[in-house]
Amino acid sequence: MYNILVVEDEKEIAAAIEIYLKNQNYNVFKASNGIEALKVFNKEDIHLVLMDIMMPEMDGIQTVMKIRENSTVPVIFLSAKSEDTDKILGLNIGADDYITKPFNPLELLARVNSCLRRYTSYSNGILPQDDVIRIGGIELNNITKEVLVDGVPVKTTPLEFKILHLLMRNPNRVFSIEEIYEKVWNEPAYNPDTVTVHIRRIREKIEINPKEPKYLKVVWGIGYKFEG
Amino acid sequence: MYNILVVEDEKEIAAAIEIYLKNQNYNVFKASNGIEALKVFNKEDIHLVLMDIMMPEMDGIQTVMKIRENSTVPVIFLSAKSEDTDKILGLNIGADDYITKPFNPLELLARVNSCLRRYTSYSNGILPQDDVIRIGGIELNNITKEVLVDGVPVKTTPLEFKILHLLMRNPNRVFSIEEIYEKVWNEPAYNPDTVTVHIRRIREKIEINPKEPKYLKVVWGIGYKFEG
DNA sequence: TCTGTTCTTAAGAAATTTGTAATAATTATC
DNA sequence: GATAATTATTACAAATTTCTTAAGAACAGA
Repeated sequence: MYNILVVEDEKEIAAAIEIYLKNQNYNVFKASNGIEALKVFNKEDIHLVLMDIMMPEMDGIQTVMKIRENSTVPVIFLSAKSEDTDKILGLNIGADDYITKPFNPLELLARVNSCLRRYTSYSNGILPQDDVIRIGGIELNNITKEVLVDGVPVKTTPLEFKILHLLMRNPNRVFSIEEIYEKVWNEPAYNPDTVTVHIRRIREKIEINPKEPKYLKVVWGIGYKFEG
Repeated sequence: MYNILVVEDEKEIAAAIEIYLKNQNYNVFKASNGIEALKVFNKEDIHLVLMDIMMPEMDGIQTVMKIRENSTVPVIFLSAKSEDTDKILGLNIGADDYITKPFNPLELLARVNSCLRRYTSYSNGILPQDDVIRIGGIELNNITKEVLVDGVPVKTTPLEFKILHLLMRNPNRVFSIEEIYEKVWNEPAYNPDTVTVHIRRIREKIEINPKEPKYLKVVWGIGYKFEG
């Protein structure tokens, strides 16, 4: 059972899409703007996003760029504009397909099916983008969920892996404790200690001398970063 | 450097496409009909196929069906017909995208790039030969459905075999319990216990010491993998 | 239908991970 | 140097995930 997030501000269209998708046994989540979409996306395990381009506040392309910061979920754009430039813009930020309104519901379904098929078949469901990150002596493999320190495998817990992945995907960027909490736990931060403790545990595993970390550094009063 | 096969009977269009693709540093192979296309495809290591639908003799859809018999190479259809039914037909036999003529060359390139981006993990889009897989002391024969452990045949049930096959085809890749369920049973997962129990039974058959598995390892909180 | 095999379900045990809270150490500011 | 704020460390309790076992349901072949 696949979860599809429909981001569309026009209620009627959203409702229509929902009906078609539910008929095909897809789970549907709805959002009427970009901010809402990000919230749902971070909370649920979404397999595909249907995204309207024209929306109030944060538009579809901005929203997809946000999503792309830490996900390679397939995205299909919906738009009333049919100019080629828009299409290209959409595809180059990592959209997987593009449908112009008004659209034939059967075509919509066919494209959704086609898109999901690509991502679930055995051989090609893997996206190369950030599957393997190597910075300094640390290598993180998102497929095998392995972390190598100078070539030596190190066991990490799921949360440790997620935190390390977040930081290594954005080397040198400083994340506040709250930011880490929100991105990794997908819920509002309330106890900074939790993150601190996990950071310490990660350091113990990847740093030669955890007291003087070479990679996972603190930026006083601001947060943590992975230096690379 | 990617190899793209352009199958198009109209010489002018083929030539135009060739120019665009070569500009982007793609290798281009051309074929003007389905039979020719299959010959080139079998000979060269093709990474993507641009296929015209309307062609003399064997049409584009038939050709792709032939290709699909032993390859999952990405295919983008080109067509003068813009009726929705054709689009759907194209997508459902395993095409990855669909462009109607006349098309904007930039859009064509954007779609080619988008399509290739996801296929780079297996360079030629062809499923790795998986008739016989040998990893460590375990040999799995997909034709005779036999499993050898250090040369000694071991009886496995159909489901056990499928699970083992999935994991061994993707050594070191971690599959979540749900993923295993969906891929092996071909239906949405609902009871993780089932998978767990099968994993245990497989371990009993292939591991020297099932309590400390050498091959079929758990990645805590994430899933299982076949280590090799 | 009978029989033997395979598969699913369930429940408790075991193992591992995660959160908490108390205390120590460090850094910045005055 | 004293003080306040921030981060580090530690140990243990709680929560979560996986393992194991066994019973019976479903299935296939004779």
